[in-house]
Amino acid sequence: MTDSPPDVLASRLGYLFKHAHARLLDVAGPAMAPFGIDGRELAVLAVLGAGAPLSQQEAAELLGVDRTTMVALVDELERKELVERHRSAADRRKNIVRLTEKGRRCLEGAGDARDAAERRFLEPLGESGAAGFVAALQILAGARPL
Amino acid sequence: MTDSPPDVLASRLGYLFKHAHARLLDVAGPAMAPFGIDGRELAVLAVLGAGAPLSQQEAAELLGVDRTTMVALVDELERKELVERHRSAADRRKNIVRLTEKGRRCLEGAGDARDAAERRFLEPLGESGAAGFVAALQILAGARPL
DNA sequence: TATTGTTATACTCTATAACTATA
DNA sequence: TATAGTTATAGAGTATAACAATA
Repeated sequence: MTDSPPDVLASRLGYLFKHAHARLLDVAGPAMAPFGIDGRELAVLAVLGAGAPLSQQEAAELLGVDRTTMVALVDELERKELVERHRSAADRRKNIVRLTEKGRRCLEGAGDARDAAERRFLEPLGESGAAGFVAALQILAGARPL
Repeated sequence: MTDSPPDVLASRLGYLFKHAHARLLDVAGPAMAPFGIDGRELAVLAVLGAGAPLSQQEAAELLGVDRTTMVALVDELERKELVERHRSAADRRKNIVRLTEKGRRCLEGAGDARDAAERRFLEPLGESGAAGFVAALQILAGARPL
C-alpha cells in the first residue's frame, strides 16, 4: 500500500475505499487469526448466531454472496467443527446450518476481537467523528434508510 | 447486493466497505463506460497525466499495484492507443509511459464523468456531510497525515 | 549484483451452467 | 416445473518465481 498517495488519487473514492479497506484488514485480520477464522467466516457465524435457524441459501442472501460460494464457506466451517449441517424436516431439500458449541464460543471471542480492532481502526477520527463516519457509511452502503 | 442487511451486519466495517464500494461501482462504472475504460485504467491515466513522466514501476508504486499487474494494464491502454511506451534514454531498462493525445482527451472526459458520478453517490449525505465523510476516509486510508 | 520489464504460473474470490434430490 | 444444494468450470484480480536486458 502506498503511504502518501499523489493528490490525483487522494480524492478518488474508489482508491480511498480500496486502501481504507486494506488498512482495516491489516488491523482486523491479525486480531481474528488466533481464532482460526477470517472476516467472511466470522460474518457467516454472526448471521447464523443472530436469531432464527437459517438454510444455506438464506444465509447466503443475507450476506450477499452466491449460494455456490456458501457451499465452500460452510464446508470449511464444518471442517473446523464450528457449524453443522442438518437436513430440514419440513423441506428436505434444505440444509439448516447450526452453530456448534465451539462455533458459538468462536463467534463470541472473534467477534469481540474484531470489535476492538475496528475501534482501533477508527480511533484517529475521535469518538464523534467515528460515529458520524459509520452512520454515513451505512447510508452509502444502503444499510440504512435515507 | 442485499437491500436491507440484518443488524448483525449493518455495523460491521468490512461489510459496509464492501457494499458501499459496490454501490459506487454501480454508479461510476456506467458513467465511464462510454469512454471505453474502467476505474483502474482511469487511475493509471490520472497518475500519468498528473505531472512528471513515469516509468511503469513508478506508476505501479503510486497506485499500489504489483509491477506485473502494471504490464497488463499498460498493454491494454496501449492497445486502446491511450498511452505509448518509450525506452528511457537515461536508463534503458525503464519504459517511460506517456499519454497520447487521445489518452489525454479520454482522461479529461472520463475524469469529469467519474467526478459527477461520485457527487451523485455522495448526494444522500448532503454537502457538508459528504465533505466530512471524504476527509475521514482520507485519514483512514492513510492518504492524509493525522 | 541489483533493477526493469516480461512471461509463466498459481492462488483467491466469485459467478455461471448443469446435475441430483426433493417439492 | 421449480427450488436447494452440489460440482465443475471459467473469469477476474493479484501475487510469486524466473528470465532477459541493462545498470
